Order: sequence, then structure tokens, then C-alpha cells
Amino acid sequence: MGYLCDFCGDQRAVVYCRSDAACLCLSCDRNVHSANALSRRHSRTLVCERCNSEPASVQCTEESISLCQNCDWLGHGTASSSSTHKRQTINCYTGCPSSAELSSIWSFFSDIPSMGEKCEQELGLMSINENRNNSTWVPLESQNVSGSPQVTDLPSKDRSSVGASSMPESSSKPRLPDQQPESADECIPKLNWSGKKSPGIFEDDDLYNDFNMDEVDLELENYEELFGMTLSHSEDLFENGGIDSLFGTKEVAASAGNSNCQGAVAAEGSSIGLVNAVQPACSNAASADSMLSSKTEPFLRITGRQSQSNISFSGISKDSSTGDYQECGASSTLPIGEPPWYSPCPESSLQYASRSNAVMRYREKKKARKFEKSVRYASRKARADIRKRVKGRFVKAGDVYDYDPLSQTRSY
DNA sequence: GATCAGTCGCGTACCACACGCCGAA
DNA sequence: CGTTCGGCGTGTGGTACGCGACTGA
Repeated sequence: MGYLCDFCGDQRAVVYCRSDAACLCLSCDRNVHSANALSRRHSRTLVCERCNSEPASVQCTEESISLCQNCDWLGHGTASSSSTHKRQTINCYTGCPSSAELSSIWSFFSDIPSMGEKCEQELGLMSINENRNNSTWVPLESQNVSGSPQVTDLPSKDRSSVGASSMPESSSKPRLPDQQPESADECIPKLNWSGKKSPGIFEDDDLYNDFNMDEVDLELENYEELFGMTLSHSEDLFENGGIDSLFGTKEVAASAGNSNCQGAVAAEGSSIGLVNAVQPACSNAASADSMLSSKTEPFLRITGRQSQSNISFSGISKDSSTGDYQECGASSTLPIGEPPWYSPCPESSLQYASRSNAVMRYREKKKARKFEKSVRYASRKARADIRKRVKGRFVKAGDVYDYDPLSQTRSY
């Protein structure tokens, strides 16, 4: 039994919605995402059956288990025999596809009894008839580097698909279930995508507009993670030496997260990576946000050592399941299974353990984060809740008030 | 391109007072 | 050392206001 649905808390969570950052059962997934046109645009995928907290990116056909990139990397990335397991890419979908439709895009879907059968029954109770027109699924082309849904090897560092989440010019378009890739090349991410908007590509494309809508959520999250991490969480990465592989120096990372950053963030000649960061001016977070949402300009580009890394913070965020890595401030352009703190010396088991520790520490810290206001003293809150006010200000007991939280009436 | 007015969103100050904290007895 | 007392600072929520960003003329 996996984790329970974040919505109903009853059924087993099956799909992961990044826009909502929630794990949902299929029933709630359809209920929630059939609410309106915007929610239907949320891109979802299966939830990792190992960590139960991250969107799955591949399905291990040998183990019949869906895995996020991290779990996939941990489980298959070593020199163990499992590294030869065949894995099938798990595509994202939007809209409210039926279980049968999900089975059509995920051939293994019916192989998961707790998913297919049970939820099929639940889905049958719902009356959503907009599946045909509004359901799309997006190939995680970053995982489809070979143009084949079958993945047998973890991406190597040398794999130039690091630009995967950079917008491949045409392959990024959501594809209807019965659509086939126009060519094998379509699935190959374009390297060093410049971020320039190609005229005509995105125009008059409702499907793609839908996809863009979903990107907004992702980009917001990326923004939070990117700048939040560089300010507060970078310490963790620094401690583990991981951020060095991203920014090279602390100063670079700090300046990248500076809300008052003006002009380019650039640094070169770092100990590990050569950073060519180009970032448009941003005077505040809002600007940074809009900047990240921009589809016309790349805002950060990091060229790694030699040919191993070429990380592009393009502002174009594909709904790839690089999840945790993105959240660590790394672009989704990172190759599959390669955390941002990817060591240039993967042969070292010690460093591998260090990376694992880094991942664990980051996740723990991430979970500990709470952005909502916390009430330290419930008794004071209870008093404030019933205290009378005038224009929002507390008034002396007995004075004339215009707002009474208890009666919700005005005294005059 | 520069300027101005209007709009929007976000952050913060303000209020009273019960309560937590801390030093003194 | 443990308990009690008194004083002081803190925190609580809804609203108004200021400021910066954005947009259109």
C-alpha cells in the first residue's frame, strides 16, 4: 500500500500533479482536474512507487514499478545487475483521460492492478465527457533521447541531452494519443536551444497554449526553488559541494539569488564549472518571476567542464520529471538521473554516498520548510479572533467598534 | 523613446491586551 | 534550590496605506 491520496486521503495515490504538488488517486485526479479549463491543463504523471513523493519518469519493466529519476538513478545507476533493467518512459498527460486512455499511453498501466482496475471502477462513476478534446500527454522527450520509449541505460554525463528541457522546437508540442512522432528526430532534444522564439511555431496552437499554461506553474515553482534555494538552501548544497558543480563559487550563486540583481550574473574560471551566466536585469522577485516565465530569452546558461555539462536555465520549463533536481536549483535540462551535484567522479562510492546524503538532507530540509504563517500561541490567536476591531485595528474593550468577529456585525 | 496618469499587487504599520518570559525577592 | 511575584515585551488578525511595477495613452 502506497501513500494515500492527498485529496481524499483514502485511496492510494497514483498520479502526481506538479502544478498542485499533490499525489492523487485517479478518482480525485479527475475530479480535481475536471473542475475547470485551467486545472485540466495541469500536467500529471505517475507517482514514484518507491519514494511516493516524486513524479515518476520511467517504468521499470523488470520490476513493474514506476520510478522517479532519483529512485531510478539510485536503483539502476549503480553497477548492479539492476542497471540493465529495461525501463519505459512515462509520459505526462493533461486533461481527464479515462483509464483506458491512460492504458493506451502507458502500456504498463493495466499491469498495475491497484491502479488500473480499482480506479477504472471509480472512474466509471464519474461523468466527464471532455476527455477527447482536452486530454493530451506530453512525452518527456528528455527521457526519450533515443527516440524510443525503451530506455536501457541511464544517461551518461556525456549525453548531450542536458538541454532536454530546453524547448525542442517542435517536439515539445503535446501530442494526441493517436499521434505518432513525426520523426525520430522529433524526440531528440535540441542542444543549446537559444530560447529564441521561432516564428510560427507557437502560434495558433491551442494544444501548445495549454501546455504553456501548465508551464507557468512549473516555472513559478522553479523560481521559488531556484531563488529560494540559492539563498537558503544553497548552504546545504555548499556543504556537500554540490552547488559547486552548478555555480562554481558561492558568490555566483548568491548573486544569482540576489533580488536586486542587475544585469548579468557571470563568473568564469570556477574550480569545477565554467559559468557563463547571462541573466536579464531583475529588480525584484516579480521581475524575476516574469523573467522566468519568459519564453523568449534564456536567462541563465551554465557551461560545464569540458563537454560533460551544458546546463541551460532557459526559462522554458518542460514538464519533465526532473523534479527533485529542478527543485535543487538545477535546470530541468539536466540529464536524466543526474542530480545537480553529480560528481565528475561517479566511480567513487564515497561520493555516491555523499550524494545520497545530500539528496536526503535536501529533502528533509525541504519538507521542514513551511511557508504558511505559523501561530506560536494558539491562545493569542483565539483572543485575536474574537477581539473587536475598528478598521482592522484592535479597540479597547467597551469602545465603539465597527467589526465584531463573533457577530460579524457593525456597531453603527 | 520619454512622460504621465491610472491600476494593481504586495508588504507593512497599526491597534489592544492576554500571555510568556525573566529577573528579583 | 525551588517558588512566587511583578514588570516588560511579544504576538495575534483585519484593514488602511504606501510603494513599486506595470500598462495604456
